[in-house]
Amino acid sequence: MTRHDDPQARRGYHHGNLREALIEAARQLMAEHGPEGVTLSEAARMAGVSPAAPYRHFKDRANLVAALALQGFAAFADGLDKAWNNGAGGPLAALTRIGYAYIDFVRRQPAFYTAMFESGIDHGSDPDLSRESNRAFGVLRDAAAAMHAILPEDRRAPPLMIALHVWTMAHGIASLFLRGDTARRNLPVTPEDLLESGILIYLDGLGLHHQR
Amino acid sequence: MTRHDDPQARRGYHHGNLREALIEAARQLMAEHGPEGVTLSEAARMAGVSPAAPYRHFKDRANLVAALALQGFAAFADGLDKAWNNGAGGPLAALTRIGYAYIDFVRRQPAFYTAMFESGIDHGSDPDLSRESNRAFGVLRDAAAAMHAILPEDRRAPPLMIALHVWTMAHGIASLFLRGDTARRNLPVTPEDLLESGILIYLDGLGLHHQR
DNA sequence: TGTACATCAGTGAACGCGCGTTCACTGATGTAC
DNA sequence: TGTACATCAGTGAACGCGCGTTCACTGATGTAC
Repeated sequence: MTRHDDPQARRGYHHGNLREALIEAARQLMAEHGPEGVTLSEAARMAGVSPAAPYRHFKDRANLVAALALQGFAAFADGLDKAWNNGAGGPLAALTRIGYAYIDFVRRQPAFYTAMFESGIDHGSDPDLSRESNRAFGVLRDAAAAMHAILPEDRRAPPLMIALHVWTMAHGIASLFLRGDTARRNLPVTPEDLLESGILIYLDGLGLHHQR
Repeated sequence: MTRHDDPQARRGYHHGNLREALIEAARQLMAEHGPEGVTLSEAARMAGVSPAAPYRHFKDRANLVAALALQGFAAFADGLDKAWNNGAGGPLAALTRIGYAYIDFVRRQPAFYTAMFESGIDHGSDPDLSRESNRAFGVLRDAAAAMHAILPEDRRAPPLMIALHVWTMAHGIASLFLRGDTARRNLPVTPEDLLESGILIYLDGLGLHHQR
C-alpha cells in the first residue's frame, strides 16, 4: 500500500495524486447525488485538500466533470472492445457480447454514464472526448461490418446503419431501465433479454437465419 | 388578452395565475440552463413575484420540477395518442406515426424531456406522474397489440415486448441524437429515417411483409 | 556529495453571490348575513 | 345593496449556507552546478 492509497494517512504538503483523487471523488459524488452534487469544494474535501487546491488541476467545475466523462468514455470503449474480442465466435455472438457489455457498463458505472450522457458536457469541442467516444462507437461499427458481411445481399443495410440501430436499442434500454428511478419500472424481462431479443428480431429482418 | 397574459403589466397584489406562470418559467430555465438552472428564486423573478411567493404553490424546488415533468408526460401522452389516432390507416402506419410523434416531442420540447427523463425526479412515488407516464406507454402498447394481431402466428412476439422494443429504439434515438451537445454528432440520416428504417427491419424480423 | 535555486503543488483566509427557506405582515377577494 | 369578516395569495426583509474563485503565501521536490 503506497502512501497515496489511504486518504486517512495524509502525506505532507503534497498530495502526489490529487488529480486522480479528485476525479474519483467526482465519480462518487455523481453516483450518490447526481450532476448537481458534483462540486469542486466537496471533491477537495473528500481528497483531504483545501478548496483552492483543485484549481492546480482543473480550470473549473465543468472541467472536472469533463475529465470524469473522458475517463468514462475510455473505460466504455475498452469494455466494448474487450467484449468484441476481434469478432471471436462469429458476428452474432460478438455483437451480442457487445450488447451485454453496454448494459453491464451502465449498470456498474452509473456515475460514468451520467457524466457521459446526462451532464450536458460539450462533446464537440473536446478532442479527447470525441476521440474516445468515437472509439467506442467504432467497436460497434466493426461488429456491424462483420455482421453485414454474412447477410444475404438482397436485404443488406449499410453497416453504419446497422451499427446505429443496435446502438440505439442498447442506449434506449440503458437509459430507460437502468437509470435511477426509471430503473424501478418493473420489466417483465431483464434488460439483457430485452436487448438480445430485440437484436435477434432485427437481424432476422435483415435476413439472418438462426435458431430461435 | 386578459390581464394575466402580459408579465409586464403586473396586476395588483395577486398574480392570479402564478402556479402556471412558475411552471412556464421553469420550462424556459430548463431549456436554457438545464436542470441545475431551474431555481425557485429565478422562476419567481421571471413571474414578477417575490422569492417567497412560490411556496404558496410548491413545497420546494423538487416539487416544481416534478410539476414540470408531470405537464411534460401529459403533453407527451396526448401527442402519442393523437398520432396513434385509434390505429387509423392500419397498424404499420399508426406505429410509424407514433415514432414520429416521439421524435417530434423531444425535438420541440427538450425542456419537458429533460424534466421527465434527466432530472432525477422520483417516478415511483408520485401517482400523478406514474399515471401519465403509463398513459403514454399505454398508447405504444395499443399500437403494438394491433401490430401483433396482423403478424403471422409462428413468429409472433408478445405485444408488450414489441412495445418495449419500439419504445427502446425511439427513446435511444431521441436520447442520442436530439439532445443538446450529442445532437451535434452528425448522422448520415435524419432521426426520423433512422427510427423508421429500424422499425421496418424489426417488423420484417417478426414476419411483416411490406414494400421496401 | 552538498548547496542554491527554480518550480510547482499545496495552504488558508477571504470575497461575493445566489439560493432555499422562514417569518410576521398586508392587501385583495369573495362570501355570509 | 352594503358591511363584516374569513381566507388566502402575495410582500419584503432576513437568515444561514455552500459554492466558485482569487490571493499572497509556503512547504516540498528535483535539478544544475
